[in-house]
Amino acid sequence: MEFKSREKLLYYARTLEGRTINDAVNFIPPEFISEFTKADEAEYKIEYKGKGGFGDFLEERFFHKKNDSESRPDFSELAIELKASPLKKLQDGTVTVKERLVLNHFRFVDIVKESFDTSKFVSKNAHLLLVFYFYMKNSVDYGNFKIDLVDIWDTLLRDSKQLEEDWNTIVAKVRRGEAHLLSEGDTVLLGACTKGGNKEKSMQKQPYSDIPAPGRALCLKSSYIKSIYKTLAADRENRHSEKSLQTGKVWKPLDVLLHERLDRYFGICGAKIARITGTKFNPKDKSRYARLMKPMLGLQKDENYHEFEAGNIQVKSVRIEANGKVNEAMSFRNIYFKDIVTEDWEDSLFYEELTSKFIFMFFRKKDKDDDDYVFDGFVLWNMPVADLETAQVVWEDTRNKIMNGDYKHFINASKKRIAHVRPKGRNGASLMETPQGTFEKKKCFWLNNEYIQEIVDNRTPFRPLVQE
DNA sequence: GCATGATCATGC
DNA sequence: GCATGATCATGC
Repeated sequence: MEFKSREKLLYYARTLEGRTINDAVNFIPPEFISEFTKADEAEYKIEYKGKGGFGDFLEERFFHKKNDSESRPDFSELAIELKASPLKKLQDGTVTVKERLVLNHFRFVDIVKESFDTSKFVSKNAHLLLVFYFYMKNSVDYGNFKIDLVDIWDTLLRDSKQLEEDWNTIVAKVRRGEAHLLSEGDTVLLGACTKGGNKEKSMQKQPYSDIPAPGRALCLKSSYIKSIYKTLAADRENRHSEKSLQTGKVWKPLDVLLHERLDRYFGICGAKIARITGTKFNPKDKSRYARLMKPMLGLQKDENYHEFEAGNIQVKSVRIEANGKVNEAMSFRNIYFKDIVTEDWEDSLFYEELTSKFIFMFFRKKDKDDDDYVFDGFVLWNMPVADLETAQVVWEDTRNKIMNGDYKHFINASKKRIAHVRPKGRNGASLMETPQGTFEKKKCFWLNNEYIQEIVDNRTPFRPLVQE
C-alpha cells in the first residue's frame, strides 16, 4: 500500500489508536479500502514470531507491506520508516516504553566507509512512524495487542546535532579498532547495542583490529525513546490546537555549554551560590548541594535542557573532603521488587541509569574546619564497559535473590564490586511490596564511594575556559 | 575507621 | 504521600 502524503499515512495509521489491529481493520476510512487487494493477502506470512513478531504482523496485516529488510525506508515514497515500540505499565500505573528502539543492524567494515550525511542511519531513519503498543508477555496473538499511540517523529529535525555527534562517536571508535569496546554509555541519544543473544555466534570481524567484536545495531537509547513517547503523549492532548513553533535554539556541544554556565561558580561556596541564584540553602537539607545544580545550570525548576532530559543525562553532586576523600556512596532510584524480576539486565532501570552520560559536579571542603563546600568543577563521564559488566553481576545477583525471596543477603559495599545494595527510604517503616506478596524495606543500588573516589582521583584539574 | 542501616528536607 | 538525592549515626 502506498500513500500520497504523510498526512494521509498518519490519518490511516491513527485508525490503530486505542484499538487492536483486529479491531482497526473494521474502522478503516472507506477511501483507503480499495488501496489493497486480496492478492496482497495471499502473500502474507502465516506465522509471526520472535522479537519482531508484532512489527511484522503490523506491517503486513495493517499496512499491507511485505516484510523486507531493505535499506530503504518502509514508506520509501515519503521517506518514512515504520517502527513498533512496546509499552509497559509500572507498578504505580505509569505507562512507559519497555525497551530501546532497535534500528538497523550494521557491519563494522561498512559503516567506517560512511559519513553521517551519507549514512544508512540517516537515509532510513530520518522520519519514523511510531506505533506504541501494549506488549503481552509470552503471547503471539499480535492482532489483539492494544495500540496506545501513533505519530510521526522527525528524528533529524529534532535532534540532528546530538545524533550526529553520537553517530560520529560510534564510528570513530570502530575506526580506532575499538569496536569490541563499544558501549551504550558512550553516547547520549543514539546507541550501539549488541545484536543476537548468543554472543559467540554474533562475533564479527572489525576492519582496524584483529579482535572479534559482538555484532551491533544502532538504536534509540531507552531513555530517548521514553522521552519521545512522553513528548508525543503530551502532544496528543492538544492535537487539535495550534502546534508550537520550533524555538530554533542554537545547539552547542555539552562540555562547551557546561563551561559557559558553570565556570562562574568555580571556587565559590554553597551558601554564596545559593544567594547568587536565589535558592534555598538549609544546612539541615542533605540534598542542599544537589539542589544548587539546576539553578547553576540555568534551569527553571520544571525545565529540562532538552539533551539532559532526552539523553537521560544524570547530574550528580559529589562532596570531596578537605583530605581529598569521598566519604559517601552514590544512590540511584529505588528497586521496584515486583518490576525487577520481570526485567533483563539490558531493559533494567539500573542499566539505563548506568549507561547514561554523567555530569559529576564536585563540591570540595577547603579546610577541615569549614562547614561549607566550594564548587570544584565538573566532569562528563560514562561508565567503561568492563565496569558495566561488573555492575551486571551485582544486578543479576540482586534480581535472583529477590526472585527467591531472599532480602537479607544482597551484595554489600565490602564486596568491592563497584556497586552495592542498601536501604533507601523515609525511615524503617518505608516498605515496598515484593513479588512474594510480602513487604520489605525499600532499597536501591549504590555506587561504592571507593569507585567515585577513583573518578575523583583520575580527573584532570578543572580549568575554567577562557571567555573571549 | 568505615561499612551498614537509618533517616532527612524538599518538591511535585 | 512518596520519590529524589542525598548525609547521618551507629556499632563492629
